[in-house]
Amino acid sequence: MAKVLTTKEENYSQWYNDIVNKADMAENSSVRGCMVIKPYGYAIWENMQHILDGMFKKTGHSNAYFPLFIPKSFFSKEASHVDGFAKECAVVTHYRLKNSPDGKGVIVDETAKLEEELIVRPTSETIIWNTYKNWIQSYRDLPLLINQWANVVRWEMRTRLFLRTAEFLWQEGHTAHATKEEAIEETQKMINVYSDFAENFLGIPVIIGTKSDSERFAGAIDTYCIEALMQDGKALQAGTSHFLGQNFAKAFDVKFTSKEGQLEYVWATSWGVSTRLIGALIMAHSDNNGLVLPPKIAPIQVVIVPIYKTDEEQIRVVNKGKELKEQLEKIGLTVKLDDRDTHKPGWKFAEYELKGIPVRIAIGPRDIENKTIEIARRDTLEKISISSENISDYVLNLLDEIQKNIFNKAKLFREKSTHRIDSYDEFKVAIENGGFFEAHWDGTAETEAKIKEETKATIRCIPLNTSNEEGFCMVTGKPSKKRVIFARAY
RNA sequence: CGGGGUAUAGCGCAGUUGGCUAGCGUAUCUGCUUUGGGAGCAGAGGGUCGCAGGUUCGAGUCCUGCUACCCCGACCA
Repeated sequence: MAKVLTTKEENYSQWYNDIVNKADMAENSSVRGCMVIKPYGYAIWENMQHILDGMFKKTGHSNAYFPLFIPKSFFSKEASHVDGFAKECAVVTHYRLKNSPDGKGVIVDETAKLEEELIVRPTSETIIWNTYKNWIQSYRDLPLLINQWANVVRWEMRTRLFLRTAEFLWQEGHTAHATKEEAIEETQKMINVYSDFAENFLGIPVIIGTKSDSERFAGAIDTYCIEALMQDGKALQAGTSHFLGQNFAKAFDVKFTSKEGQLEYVWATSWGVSTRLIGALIMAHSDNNGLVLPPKIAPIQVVIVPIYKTDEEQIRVVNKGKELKEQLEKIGLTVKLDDRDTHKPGWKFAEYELKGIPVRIAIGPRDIENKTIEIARRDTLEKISISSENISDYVLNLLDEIQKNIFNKAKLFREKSTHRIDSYDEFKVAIENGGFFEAHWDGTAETEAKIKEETKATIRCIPLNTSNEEGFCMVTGKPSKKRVIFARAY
């Protein structure tokens, strides 16, 4: 087979770029830092949206839409929030263009300056809480459980397709609650939804935890996150859920009258996942033959490739393919029959491997003679010939097995790459090979900064579901209540 | 914003001390043969050589300025 991909071993970043490109998911646009998501990549995003949206609805949330532009003054209302985003905001200053005097194109009309500049949203807390002020008066208005699917802009210095782009797509949930307990419960509920989604649909094992002070979302009291490990040993934050306390309620003066008749500030949460998950999906599972998609997220689950020589064979084989497609669609699968005569079977095999389609079925004249089909699975690249009778159940089981296998493989990799470590000297050496490191930390920002400075590793999270094993900070020797996860991160 | 690099066909690249009609691979189109792992042969189309100046009989090649992109740092979901 002709080599079209850089291998992971040769150059991991190039391998990633090659997959995005060859699987036809996205490309760089002529706008600096902004990508074009191509149909196949967008179809993956649509599947993610569909599944997540169902999960949000099931947990009582409704969708709404808030403006792309946010008045500059809104941003200064919550101090730490400004600090967090000020350095990466796109700002709209004018609202009109005019013809250039030299006749060459258009220029900004300086007379059309905005009274107040507008910020292209890097996230929507401010505009949303400004709006919630009008929506919330009484405890009867709570909880308010809203989600929006939107694009946001963060003016990044260096960008990579899906992982970090100036504009990206995401969903952001923004909820308002009467009590602190209820808001914390919501924050945790949503990080669990994300974890469920990542593990059971994307097949990516994640660690749920909270962020340290320095990694926390600008304006949050607590940031919960799910952290995943990529195949190069680097960590990737796959989703976050924030307990915002009353910070935004106070900044935007959102109060409600409680059952007891008291005027109180509202408690808030926000949570989001982005198109970055597509990057996670690629880096968690794919191999040197291309993308590997878990069946539950794959835009096409089964592809059928007819093989023939003569016109007569073509008709017979394609008809058989159509029959098979209908049969599989009847049990709810998404199936593509590639009956294009413009490409050869070998070309198609390679193509669908690059695109990560979980199951490929080939039917040729020999199969029709023998009443068989050839079935190949993408995760293991195994190919077997089976009877064409009753294949629905076989395919259904196979997809299920592939889904599980992809997850298990990723989980095994993570287990192999997770190390308990107590010596900072050993840590400095071991971090070079990547992976998660469970280590004791004294809880101070200074120690965290020192580690980051010296090793480029950061605290990915303080995991929730682990035992509170006491110990001593690997750097300072001061007491520590539990181990935290260190890694180099995307 | 610092340091380095690149800019020639859709994509990837070559182009010598300045030289005549700017080339190769791949992709595209046509035809024939092919089709169970990215087919072969024959032919065809496709270029303001990043932009603007300059030197020269002559510039893809030399000089000056600009712009864009890539890599490495600081910053980040």
